[in-house]
Amino acid sequence: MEIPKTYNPATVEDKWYQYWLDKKYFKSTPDEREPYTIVIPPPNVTGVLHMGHMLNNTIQDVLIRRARMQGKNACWVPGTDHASIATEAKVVNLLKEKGIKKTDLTREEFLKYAFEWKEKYGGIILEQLKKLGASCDWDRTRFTMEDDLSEAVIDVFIDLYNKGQIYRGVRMVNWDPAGMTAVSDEEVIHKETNAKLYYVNYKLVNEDGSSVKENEFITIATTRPETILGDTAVCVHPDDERYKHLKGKFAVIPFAERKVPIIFDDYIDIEFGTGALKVTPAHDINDYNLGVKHKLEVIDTIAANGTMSEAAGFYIGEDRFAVRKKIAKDLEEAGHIVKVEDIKNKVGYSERTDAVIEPKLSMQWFLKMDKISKPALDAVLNGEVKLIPDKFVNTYKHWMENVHDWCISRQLWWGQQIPAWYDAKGNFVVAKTHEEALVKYKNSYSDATVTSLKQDEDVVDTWFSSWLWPISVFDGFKDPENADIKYYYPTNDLVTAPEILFFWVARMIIAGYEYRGEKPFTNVYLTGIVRDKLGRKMSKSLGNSPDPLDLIAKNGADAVRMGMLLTSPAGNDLPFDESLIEQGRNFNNKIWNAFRLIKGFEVDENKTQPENNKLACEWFESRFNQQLALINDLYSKYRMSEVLMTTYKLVWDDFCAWYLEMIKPDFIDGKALPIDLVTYQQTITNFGNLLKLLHPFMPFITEELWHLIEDRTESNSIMVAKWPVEGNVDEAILAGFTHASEVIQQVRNIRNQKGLSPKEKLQLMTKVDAKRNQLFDAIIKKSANLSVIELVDDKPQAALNFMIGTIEYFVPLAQSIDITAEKVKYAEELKYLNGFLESVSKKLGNEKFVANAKPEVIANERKKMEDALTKIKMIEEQLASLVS
RNA sequence: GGGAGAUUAGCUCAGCUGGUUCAGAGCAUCUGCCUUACAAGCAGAGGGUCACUGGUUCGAACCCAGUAUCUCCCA
Repeated sequence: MEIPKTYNPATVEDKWYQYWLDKKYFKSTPDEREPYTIVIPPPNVTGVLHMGHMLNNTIQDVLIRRARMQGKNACWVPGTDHASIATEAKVVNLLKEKGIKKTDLTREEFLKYAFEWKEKYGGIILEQLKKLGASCDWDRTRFTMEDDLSEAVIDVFIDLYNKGQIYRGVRMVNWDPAGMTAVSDEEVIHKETNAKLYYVNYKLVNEDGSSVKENEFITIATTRPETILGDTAVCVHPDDERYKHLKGKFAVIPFAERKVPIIFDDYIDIEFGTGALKVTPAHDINDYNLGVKHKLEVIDTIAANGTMSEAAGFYIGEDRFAVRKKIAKDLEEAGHIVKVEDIKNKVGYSERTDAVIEPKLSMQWFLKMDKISKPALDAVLNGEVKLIPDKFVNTYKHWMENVHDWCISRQLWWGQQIPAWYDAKGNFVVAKTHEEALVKYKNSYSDATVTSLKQDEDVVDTWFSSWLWPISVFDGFKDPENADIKYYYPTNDLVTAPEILFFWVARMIIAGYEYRGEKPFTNVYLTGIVRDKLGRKMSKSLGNSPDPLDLIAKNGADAVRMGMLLTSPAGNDLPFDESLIEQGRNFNNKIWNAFRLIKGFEVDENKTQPENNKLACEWFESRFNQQLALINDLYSKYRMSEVLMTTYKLVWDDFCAWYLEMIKPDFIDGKALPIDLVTYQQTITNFGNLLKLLHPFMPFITEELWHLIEDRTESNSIMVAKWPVEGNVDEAILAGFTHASEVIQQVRNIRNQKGLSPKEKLQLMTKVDAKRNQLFDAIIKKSANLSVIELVDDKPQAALNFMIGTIEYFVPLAQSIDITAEKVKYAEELKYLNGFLESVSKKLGNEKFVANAKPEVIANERKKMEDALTKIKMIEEQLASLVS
């Protein structure tokens, strides 16, 4: 049967994936072997595969497949998280299309819709991972909102609350007055807008309210005059000479006639406006922080729907933007306005309603981070948990040393509802169920009249469930002593993006030490971000990301995997280009054709192995072992793209370009001669070993060829084959080959320059007394197509020459020698060598160098000098002979 | 504003504790080839003031200082 010239991935990939599933090769259960475990960074359950996932999961699959081949009990746990904000937004939009408003639903009704939606569309991404070849143990698939995992989240909340680590506090949130909900920072779009900067005079008074001086004012600048009624201080820079005399003085808020202190803080930008800032802690995050620092009063003057609140005292019930115009006019009339400037500033808009975001204070739940994060900081600093690349250790340290308390509540329904229960007065207890809450409540407040409590409306942050992931996927909370958690935990490697080093990784380490007394993983491999050619992050909204499944359909998963990993060292962004995948596809084809060649060999079992085939086999064995050692070392350093490149070159250059060419039988009368059995079998073995090295990167084609190259039993899969063992490296053979390949290249170069056909046999001569390695002469003859390698006493007349090291070679080619050109060439070489000699001599003549440099460095310089002298002598002779 | 990192060939990156014949790889480029596995290929070649300016050193892509540009994180 004719084997097609190109490899067609489409026909093989699904077949082998199903085969692996059927054979349960992905499955892991605890046994006596060493475990190797990875938990997947759970993608958003409603998400679809994007290029970042491809990169991330390919790396995980490479690691897990290699570990499996190394005989470890490899376990890759898949799953998804519930992504509360993203998913809730999607569900809300979907309901809107059906004409249903979230506010019309009860929590239970809403969650029912959400779960229906999750059942229908959720987990698509896991199916997509299968197309990529991901060898996850699918029986272990988990979801952060399934019952057991949710229970763990609630238990941890209660536990931390009881330990005094969780508290309620006020925090500034991005409030969407149109949507009547808080939104995350990611959902706020900042736009540059035209605004007015109002300069407003506030009267200055002493503490007792008496005037400082007749009509003395301080002028503040603001873009939001409607918030004046909520001002509780005026702030200036401590170094600002204009205001130094105001220490201990007060300003009076117009209309409200409230007396507020003048405070001093170097937060202030002296250059902006008048250098005096009105401070409104309720309506600006920076002002809020100033307020906390200086213990200022907080007056919330804007209601949830964006109108002025009772607390404002004026304009009550009117919209904030209408009030802005109104108050400006009123201030003007009252003589408070000094001037009005046009400026540009950035204003946040809600992604969902396009309303201007109102910073708003609200009650939130927090986790104290100072103490609980300490072991996680130490673990990374002392190397117990390694970050790869280690440049992230600094960033991690900086963050962990300046860690803020974690706001864990979200004003959403999709997620684990906070287990806090309130009475009508706002007293609360934290408990798992309503019954428990009532018991606790009665103990705490001894109020027997209360018979029902209301549970907190909010849910916890999604990260508050995913930080437990490495423990909860093994049911380490439900059953802390179960066989899985004891066997698989701590896991080995975590592969994720640097963007979530703090959101997720640091917190998992924290949870690991808090709940298992142990790290959750040993190595954290931080991938880069996949960008487009213009350097932009690939995203759905930009539409600049190719659909990974299209890429797979077009080029095959192996080619895509290889393309992703080719130029992607840890921590470096990956500027993605489809040509990378093309390279992967070409490589697949190269391997496929190597297989075609080998498969086409006719074997003669009676033929004895020729010497040069034996040598070729010996050389390849050494070369393979040498590169295998390098590959293993690169793996240990997580230098994945270098592993791939090393393997790529081993296959393409060493195996295909050199080894196969060495052993490829000659053609006589249009027919290929048969190959001897020993070489054939060794070639099959070599090919199989290369397939093994390739398998983690290219699982499909390697499995296909594993079965095509040899007859194998049905259960003999490369997926579970043993990773090759490092063997002997014969340095002499490697050196002999290096020399030979250089000779061959030079001869080919001469052919190219002189326009000689590769079919035309040439003679090669070298001096009889040259101390050259002759081991590969037969191979040189074959690969350079020589009639003879002749040893001569003197250099031949009219020959082209070249040097490998200090050994001279000649190719007699009287008719095509251009004497003038040769002379120029030699003169140039001589010039360089003399210069080189001079610099080496100077070095060796330098007493300080001889005194300070290491002996081997000096010896090497001496060798360089000697070699240069030898070469100069040879070239001079050559030049002399040209004259004649 | 604070912090971290980067800058080496057209592109993407290696270059370990400063010292191996004037810095390596892959891709791209150029030249010649449809040579009986592969034109998704073969053979060969060209291409770099290691961002800039100083300093340390016998010796600097590598160490130090400054400058410029870029990226990321936090506020």
